[in-house]
Amino acid sequence: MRLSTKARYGVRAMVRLALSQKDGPVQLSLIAEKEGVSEKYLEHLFRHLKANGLVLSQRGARGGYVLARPAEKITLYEIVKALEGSLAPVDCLKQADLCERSLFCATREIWKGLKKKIESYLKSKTLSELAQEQEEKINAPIYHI
Amino acid sequence: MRLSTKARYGVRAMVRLALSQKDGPVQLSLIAEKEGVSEKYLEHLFRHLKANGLVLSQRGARGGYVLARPAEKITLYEIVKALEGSLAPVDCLKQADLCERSLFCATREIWKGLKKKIESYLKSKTLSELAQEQEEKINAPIYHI
DNA sequence: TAGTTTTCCTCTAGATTTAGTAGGAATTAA
DNA sequence: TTAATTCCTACTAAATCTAGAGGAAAACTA
Ligand code: FES
Ligand code: FES
Repeated sequence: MRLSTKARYGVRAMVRLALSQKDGPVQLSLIAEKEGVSEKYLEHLFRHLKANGLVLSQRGARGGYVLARPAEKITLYEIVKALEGSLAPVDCLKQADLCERSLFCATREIWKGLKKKIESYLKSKTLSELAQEQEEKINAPIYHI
Repeated sequence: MRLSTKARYGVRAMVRLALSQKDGPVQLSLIAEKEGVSEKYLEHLFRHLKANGLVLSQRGARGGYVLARPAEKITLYEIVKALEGSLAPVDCLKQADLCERSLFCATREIWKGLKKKIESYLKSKTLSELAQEQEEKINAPIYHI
């Protein structure tokens, strides 16, 4: 039940992008430095993000990435799905023939319900909410001594 | 975000056990045959199930497994957790130092919320509910021609 | 007691997925 | 033209998953 680091880093990168894009396109090198991830790895993530219509890119000098939509219109669900592929706990949800006797399998209904819960939670969270919370954390951190 | 086959088969095996244990301990060979899983693989699963106090075992001839508690008192959460280890979407929930700057990471709160959603859903489903639904599926199947 | 059944334990191994890295081509701004 | 930056393809090392082999230990049966 674990998310890949793609999703983990990808969401963080999107938050960073939301916070940084006021002055035009953001370079991966900047995000890489701020998040402590290699630029090469970010390239992979942003390929998926772009392919799923979440970011726009500008090549060449002074290029970079910007959000394809306002952050309020981007949900966590879209980001995670773009990076993770699918949120189904079991493959037989999409492809029923992966389990023989799937028509008579009661557990399949459970996994279907679980998938719905996960999706509805992630759909309820927008990137702008997350970006705002992140900003508050930076400005008013709680120090644990 | 996928469950391992351990969890998938394990839950099915527990349902089968709940349905079959009226006449005493159930042998793995029976479950293996009914569920189309190798007996050797089931041994692994039941080791975890037993270690987590979900089943009791009886060795030797006419031995087998029974539920450690009535099926109404066993939740899906317990079964999945026994087999999967943890339901946390990211490791830094348990071990904060896996991510540097985790104190200032807004996404961590999101994953914490997601974990809660997953757990509360699985806690709301008992093995007896599932076993009953499975029985109904067998008795009144819908045939897709 | 001897024989059979069944769980229990350790070890091994192939397959798959994950998490990156390398190297360079294409594009754009200055 | 030069420098910056995304884009593309391929590759690889490591981790994890999914088992399977072989036999020890326990308990029932006769
Ligand atoms: S149909 Fe896939 S687990 Fe039952
Ligand atoms: S603290 Fe682990 S993802 Fe942010």
